[in-house]
Amino acid sequence: MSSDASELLSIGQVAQASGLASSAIRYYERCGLIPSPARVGGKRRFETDVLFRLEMIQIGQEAGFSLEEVKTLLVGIGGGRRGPRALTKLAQEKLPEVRAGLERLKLLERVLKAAAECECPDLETCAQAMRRAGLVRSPRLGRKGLRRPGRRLG
Amino acid sequence: MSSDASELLSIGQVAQASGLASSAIRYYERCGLIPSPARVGGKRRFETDVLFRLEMIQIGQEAGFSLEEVKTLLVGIGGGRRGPRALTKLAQEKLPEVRAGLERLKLLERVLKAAAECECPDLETCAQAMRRAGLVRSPRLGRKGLRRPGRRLG
DNA sequence: CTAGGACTTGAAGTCGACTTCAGGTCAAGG
DNA sequence: CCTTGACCTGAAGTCGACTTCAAGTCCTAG
Repeated sequence: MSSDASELLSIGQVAQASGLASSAIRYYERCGLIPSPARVGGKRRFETDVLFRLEMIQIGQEAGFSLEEVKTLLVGIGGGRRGPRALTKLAQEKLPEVRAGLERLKLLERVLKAAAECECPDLETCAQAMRRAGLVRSPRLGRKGLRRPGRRLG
Repeated sequence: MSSDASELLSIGQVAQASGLASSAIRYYERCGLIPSPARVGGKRRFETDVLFRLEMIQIGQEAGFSLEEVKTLLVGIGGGRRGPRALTKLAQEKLPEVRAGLERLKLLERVLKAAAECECPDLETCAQAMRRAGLVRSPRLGRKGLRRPGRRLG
């Protein structure tokens, strides 16, 4: 009565519009990244705002966040009734991480530029040049470096 | 005779210096990301330049490249005898990808900043605001979007 | 000689992010 | 009515990047 069914999207339409596979959308639902939509005759009917959410998921993911991280980012968006302040806070918490990612990529860009222009006869010379340029750290053989134990990327 | 053994590193030392687990280093060797080092009494003895290589692997990986991609980048470095020109070319080919990654992250940064300052009462309003700001694309429901089929980010 | 620690190998296990599969449901069209 | 196509569910499979395990080797110290 209140809202028109023509505003609601099938999973196929959402898949088409977002560029994701339907299986991925169902998976995101299971993981709680998008709210479980209403069913009509057993089939999902999505409100259009799910597309915005999916776009956020894709951006966050391509930027190197895990789905779990993206999820913590998204709980702020329309997740609770507590208004946009929750998102505000989370976004502020995430910004440093994003900026760290940016720094890593900028470093890689500089390294690649250096490599692209490099005239070094061998690897060791090249490494030394990059160390002099501050692009890579010098190896410290004697010290116990900060080991990140559960290092999972990928 | 020619080179001093004190210049060569055990896998433990390499692990320590690089911050990687020995198992990861062996894995990289199996995958061809680092050359298979000489063995002394069955044990690996690495030349110090492997550290530079490992650093490159870590940078590339944290920047979002798969090991396979990092590998294509690294074949240029000290891989062949053909001098640094191979690397030059590869680095130049990779730069656009890195820059695309940078753009994505910058987009995420802008989205997060917008979200952090957002006063929107609900998700749809927020989505509209971001669309107006050009931060996210408008959904095109009727068109067949460019579907990337084998989308694996991991 | 024996024990210890660092290392070796190959095989198997894990984790995230999905995809694929098998078997069933629903609504529309002929 | 029956078929077709889009959709449903739960379970299992896959892929990359490792880690963990089991069983064995090498070198040094006591």
